[in-house]
Amino acid sequence: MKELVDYILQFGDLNKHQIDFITGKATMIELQKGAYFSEAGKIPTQVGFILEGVFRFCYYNNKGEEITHFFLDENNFVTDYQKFEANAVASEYAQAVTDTKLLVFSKKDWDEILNTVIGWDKIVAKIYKKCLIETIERRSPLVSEDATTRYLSFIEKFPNLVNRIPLSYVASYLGITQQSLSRIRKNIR
Amino acid sequence: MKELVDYILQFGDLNKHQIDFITGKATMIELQKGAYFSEAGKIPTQVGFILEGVFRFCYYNNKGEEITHFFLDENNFVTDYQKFEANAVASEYAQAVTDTKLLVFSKKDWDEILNTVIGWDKIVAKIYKKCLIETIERRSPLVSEDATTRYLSFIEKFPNLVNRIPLSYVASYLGITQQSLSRIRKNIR
DNA sequence: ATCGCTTTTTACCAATTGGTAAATATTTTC
DNA sequence: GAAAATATTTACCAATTGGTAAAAAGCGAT
Repeated sequence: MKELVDYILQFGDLNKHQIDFITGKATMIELQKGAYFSEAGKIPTQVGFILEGVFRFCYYNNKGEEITHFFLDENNFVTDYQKFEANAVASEYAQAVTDTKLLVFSKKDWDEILNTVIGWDKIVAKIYKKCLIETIERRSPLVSEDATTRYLSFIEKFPNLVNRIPLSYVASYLGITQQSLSRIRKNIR
Repeated sequence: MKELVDYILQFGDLNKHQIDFITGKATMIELQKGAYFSEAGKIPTQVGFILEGVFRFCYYNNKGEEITHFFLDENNFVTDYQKFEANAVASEYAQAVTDTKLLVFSKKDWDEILNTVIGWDKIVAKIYKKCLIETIERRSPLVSEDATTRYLSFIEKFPNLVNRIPLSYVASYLGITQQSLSRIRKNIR
């Protein structure tokens, strides 16, 4: 629980009562590698805070290829927040890439926190904004660089991820085939 | 002014007094093609609402190449809002790609609106969030598609932009050279 | 240890994209 | 309108990346 509290308090102040109220709503769950936290076509019913493990968001392009949109690791919220907030169907899958442990909030509890804890909406908005900006900053350089540069900046940005996730996911994140990525790895060493 | 008011009211309700207060702070300015609205290394001092014309945000990568990050056209706010909000130096240039006409708010006036008009902060947050999400949705497909597909989806998403902006900007937006884009255009017709 | 399954590597060749340079078209300026 | 500046197209060849297929390596279950 400490991880969650520390994370939240980076974005705003809350008193002990408020913190207890929030953490009282959280449930610890575990998901096995490959399991989906939320799925495209379904309305996300939970927000999760990652304690252990890695998730990826992925979708399918018009050729039917599976594209990894981004990765999330420890101390991040995992959800399509826009869709969760609006009770709308998600367009992407959130899949556990490793065995994972997380704290989850149901939509009902989350709304109750929003209606109870003054300032919670602002904290959530800040967190969400930060996540969006990070996504842009991580994805944008991928457009204008060659594949080797993209891979190098990937392992720079996610040094603790590269050994935990399949090469094929990294390749689809970088927009190349896994064969190309394998070749790039070989050339680097 | 009507364009600005219509745009704002999409995101929340305001009464006539509030609207007058906000529009009273706006100044109309014109920028010539090529002029910068804000520059990397400088603290953005204004927010602008585009009435006419197109802007692009661009930066330089580590090879010194100029990369067009995204385009903005009519009825959008032009600013690095995160940096504007925080009085921090911008990391990108906001450049007029055509002659442009816009309504601008100074930082001082903008803060005054925030402190005066109840609900303005929420409207701004919504607008900003929408812009961030749009940026992600437009940029993400650029990573995993080939150059022709990227160009086709660009002209689909920005049908009214393609004839107004130089090919070289589009090329750097798509992450290819202008020669490649020229060749792609030729193959398409 | 062995089998079956998945992941990663390698190889071959085709297709795409980049680099450089020059030719053509278009726009600006006087 | 002519000259200058800028933007776009074309061409050539090199480098990168993709497609397909097969081999090798890693992993889990029995």
